[in-house]
Amino acid sequence: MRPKRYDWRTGCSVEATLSVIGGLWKAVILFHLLEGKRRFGELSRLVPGTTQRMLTLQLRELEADGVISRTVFPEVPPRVEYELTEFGRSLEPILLTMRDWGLSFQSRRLGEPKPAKDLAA
Amino acid sequence: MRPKRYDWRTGCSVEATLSVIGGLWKAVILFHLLEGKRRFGELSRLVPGTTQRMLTLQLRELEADGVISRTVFPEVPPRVEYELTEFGRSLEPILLTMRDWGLSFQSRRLGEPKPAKDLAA
DNA sequence: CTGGATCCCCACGGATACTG
DNA sequence: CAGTATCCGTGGGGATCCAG
Repeated sequence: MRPKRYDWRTGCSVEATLSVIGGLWKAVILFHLLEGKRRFGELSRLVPGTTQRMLTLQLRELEADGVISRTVFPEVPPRVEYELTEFGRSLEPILLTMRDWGLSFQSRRLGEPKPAKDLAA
Repeated sequence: MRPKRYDWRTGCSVEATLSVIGGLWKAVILFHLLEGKRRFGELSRLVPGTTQRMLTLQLRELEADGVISRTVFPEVPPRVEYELTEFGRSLEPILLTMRDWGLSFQSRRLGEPKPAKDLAA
C-alpha cells in the first residue's frame, strides 16, 4: 500500500494542499493551464525538464483529483486538450502567489553580482 | 551540482518558487515556522510522516537558501531553534494561501459522502 | 501526435546505531 | 536533545520502443 507522502486527513492544511499539487511538476502544469487549454505537446514544451512519461503521469493524477479535464479529439492526428476544471481554477490564488514570488525571486537573484556559494543552489 | 529538478534560471516563475519550497516537506515546515521559532523536536512532532533525517536535510537546504535561520544554544541539553529569516517571511503569502485552500479542501472532502469525479458545479 | 508498456538504475528516503 | 553516520531497500523517474 502506498501511504502516499501527504495525508489530507491527518495532516495540516498545507499538507492537504500538497496532496493535490505536491507532485513534481503539478504546480507548473497547472500554472500554464491558467491561461487556457493546452495540448499535450504544448505542455511538453512549456515544462522542459520533464519527460513525456512524467508529464502523462502527473496529468493523470491531476485528472483523477478532478483538477483538470482531458478532452480527446477523435482526429487523424490525435489531439488532446487539457483544461482546468472549476475546482482546479480554485487553485489560481496559490499559483498566482507562487508566480509573483518566483518573479521577485528571479529578479532578485539576477541582480546579485556574485553568489556566495557559486556551485550550490 | 546536479541540475536538480527545478531551475530558477531557465524555468518559469512557478518553477523558481519550487526551487526553494519544492522540497518534500519544506512548505509544511515553513508553515509551522510562521507562528514563530520552533525547536527541532517540535518540528519533528508537527510534521509526522517525516523522519529525523529527512527533517534535518530539509532544514539544511532551507537554511542554505537563506529561508530559515538556525540558532544553537550551547546548553547541556542541546537546544536548537529554527526561525524564518526576513527573506523566508516573504513566503508567507504563499503559505497562507496554501493553508486557506487546504482548509477549504479538507472541509469539502469531509462533507462528501462519496468521491465525486464529475463536478459541473 | 499522444501516449501506453517495459526495462532499468540510482538516489531518495527509511531505519538503526552512535555521539556531543 | 539534536543531530550525524551508515547501510540498505525501493520506487520514482529516465530511456526506449511501440501503438492508435
